[in-house]
Amino acid sequence: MARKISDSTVRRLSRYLRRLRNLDRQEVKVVSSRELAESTGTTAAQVRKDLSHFGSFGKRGHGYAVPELRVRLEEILGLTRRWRVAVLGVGKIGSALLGYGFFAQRGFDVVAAFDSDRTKIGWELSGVRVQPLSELEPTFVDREISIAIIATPVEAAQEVATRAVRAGARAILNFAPIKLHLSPDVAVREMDVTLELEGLCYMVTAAGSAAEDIE
Amino acid sequence: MARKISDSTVRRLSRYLRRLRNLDRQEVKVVSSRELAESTGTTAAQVRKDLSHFGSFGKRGHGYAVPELRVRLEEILGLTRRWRVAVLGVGKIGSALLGYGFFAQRGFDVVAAFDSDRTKIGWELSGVRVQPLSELEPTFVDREISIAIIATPVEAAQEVATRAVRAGARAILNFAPIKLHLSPDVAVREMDVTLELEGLCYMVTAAGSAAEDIE
DNA sequence: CCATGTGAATTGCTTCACAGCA
DNA sequence: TGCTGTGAAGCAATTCACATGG
Repeated sequence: MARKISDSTVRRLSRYLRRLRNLDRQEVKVVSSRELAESTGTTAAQVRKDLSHFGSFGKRGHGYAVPELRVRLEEILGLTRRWRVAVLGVGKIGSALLGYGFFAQRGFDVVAAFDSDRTKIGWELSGVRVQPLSELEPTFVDREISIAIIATPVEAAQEVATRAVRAGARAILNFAPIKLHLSPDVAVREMDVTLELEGLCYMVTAAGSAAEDIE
Repeated sequence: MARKISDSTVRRLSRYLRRLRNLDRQEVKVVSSRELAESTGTTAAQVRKDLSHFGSFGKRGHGYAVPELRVRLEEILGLTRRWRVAVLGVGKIGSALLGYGFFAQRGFDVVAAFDSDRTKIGWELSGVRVQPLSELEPTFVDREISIAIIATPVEAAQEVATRAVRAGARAILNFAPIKLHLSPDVAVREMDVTLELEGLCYMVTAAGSAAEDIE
């Protein structure tokens, strides 16, 4: 299991899990690689290959047992424990995230929120008190926070990320539109709505000009 | 230029553009592939290869002229026009998006918002009036909306997406945790915070067990 | 008989290394 | 000389096709 698993494989595993949780709730007992592929946007061979990196969980001629595969994927992804998360920056995105009740269901406990704006400090959003950024380091240590969600303006993002990592964060989810420079052993994922919208524009535009080529 | 450009290339182009806009604002005139790579998280060779798919924009021995390259990338990505966008679902995420002032700066005009909740209808958020879902089709046609942002609960996502496409949407940005089934000529991108967090958990967990292997 | 699991074949992406040009 | 542009090489990911076993 020491083999390097690619980012795209991990993304697919997470999608399989999302689907398996639904099937499990509907009490579906068995699923085939073909069905799982169909409902996650990939191919049956890809599903089997992805899973085969971690063992063989299916029954030949039959399919995969939904609850078992679900648990195995949760183990693989590291979701059999709870994770403590802090939100850095309580603007539009930050407060939307604090109000998003699904995190707790999925094993993520938002246990702290920070902002530099004095008027916001002391607010309580969804049971989390907004603290000043000066309290970042002791709070990360005390509450053993391992994931920081960066939702600050872009100017502040690099600094708060660096501080979060120094205070013990092992992973960063970055909503600010900037490439963060951090030690390579810190896991980073970027979420940028504008970037995704631009990707859509390219696809629509390119599809249009490809059509012209045919005429 | 008819060659198929991969999704990861398009993502990188968008990151280059993000950086170029910053450099341009700071009145930096020239940038090398190495500098662009450094500030977007890739390699110099990758930058040059990506750009070479569309022409040759640099001066050998010198670098790329920032304003020119910026404009070329905007043309390539289809950002020299404005795009009309609708937000479907005005919950936490939907209203955060409506309040996000950067869209207009980047060429995206949010011209409509819809919700099924009667108490929300008629609200005005950032100058956009919330309409009932029954008005989706005529509004998409009238206002020539080409991009729909799905921010509904997961149960409603497939239906509103299908309706948006039938009413003329060419692209979908999907915040609901579900794979949408739509005609293959519709561009779709998914944004799922939980999926990204799970990816981070895998990376942190896998890094930990890899370290054990070495001991 | 049916769907998994998996080497082999293929496709596609990234990196290399250097020719070409300001 | 310095950095771009680009074929060729190398590597990684996906798809194929079939042996395997419930």
